[in-house]
Amino acid sequence: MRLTARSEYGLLALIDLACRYGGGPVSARGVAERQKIPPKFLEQLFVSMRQAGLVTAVRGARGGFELSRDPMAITVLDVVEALEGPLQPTQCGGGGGCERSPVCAAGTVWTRATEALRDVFATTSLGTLAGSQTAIDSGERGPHRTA
Amino acid sequence: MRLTARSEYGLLALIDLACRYGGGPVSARGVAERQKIPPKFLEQLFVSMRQAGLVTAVRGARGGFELSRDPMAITVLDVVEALEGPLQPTQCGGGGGCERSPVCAAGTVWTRATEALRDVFATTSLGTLAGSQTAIDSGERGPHRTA
DNA sequence: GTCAATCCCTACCTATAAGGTATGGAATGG
DNA sequence: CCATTCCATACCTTATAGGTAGGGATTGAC
Repeated sequence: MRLTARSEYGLLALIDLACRYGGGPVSARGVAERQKIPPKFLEQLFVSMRQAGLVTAVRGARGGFELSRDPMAITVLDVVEALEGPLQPTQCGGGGGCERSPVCAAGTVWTRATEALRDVFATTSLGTLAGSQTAIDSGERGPHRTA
Repeated sequence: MRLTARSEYGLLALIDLACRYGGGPVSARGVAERQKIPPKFLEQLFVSMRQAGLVTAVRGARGGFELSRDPMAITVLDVVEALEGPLQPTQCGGGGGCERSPVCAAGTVWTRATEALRDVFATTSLGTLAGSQTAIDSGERGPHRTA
């Protein structure tokens, strides 16, 4: 399995949206600047996340993106799977099943690993993360301010 | 983070060794045939695992590899880290710390994910897996059966 | 009606790596 | 001495990550 920059950037972007939830569309360009994500790359990520139903796009001037449902109802798992595809740790541990053996002891490890990862991701919502981020930003004496 | 064929093959190989623990060196060629791993590729993996202190090599005819300590004292984490390097999920979640912010909410997710994965890997030993595999091979009554 | 901002789409590029293969050497048992 | 085995190095091929480029289509503001 792999977690790439797509997930990392995508999660940052959606936390950014979550912090602004309810305040109208947020432009991708703004997100890119605040989160220091290459703008054109972020656009691609938003396409995937829109197709996955996580965000809604508003076209035209003053347009942008907003979360398509409550931040508490979007999990990190949603984000990761939207950006990386289904979560599976190795060829063997996946649902495909390796042709090596009907059941192999190694496969059980990979399966349990996936489940553990899935559990962490599925039990963490954007709402919670947005709350943490806001707390961090207001307590830390840094320039990383989220209005 | 990434789990590649190296871990998958390497774990299969060490389970193979664990099943034969105490019976003298086992040739890489034999392991490759039984586990259906490209032989020369497996050799490379054994180099990494020897350097990590997991296996001991016996050179010359009738030589081979054996686990350098009890199978119960070698965990999947040992194997994975020997073959893939330190377990870390993303650039941000690592010890390096991203320059994005002193602390970011996203980073805590990646860190918790790594910990979850590490926990699964660290609590699973080759001895246990060898036992499961033996049970599977001898009648499909292993403790970790998948339907 | 124009214009700038914004999302949308397709194509392309480049460096890295995964996943091997090939060749030859060095040790060792029979 | 010689087949077997590990050891070391170098090389290859393909896929992918991580972008960049260049334009369209929509819309709000003026």
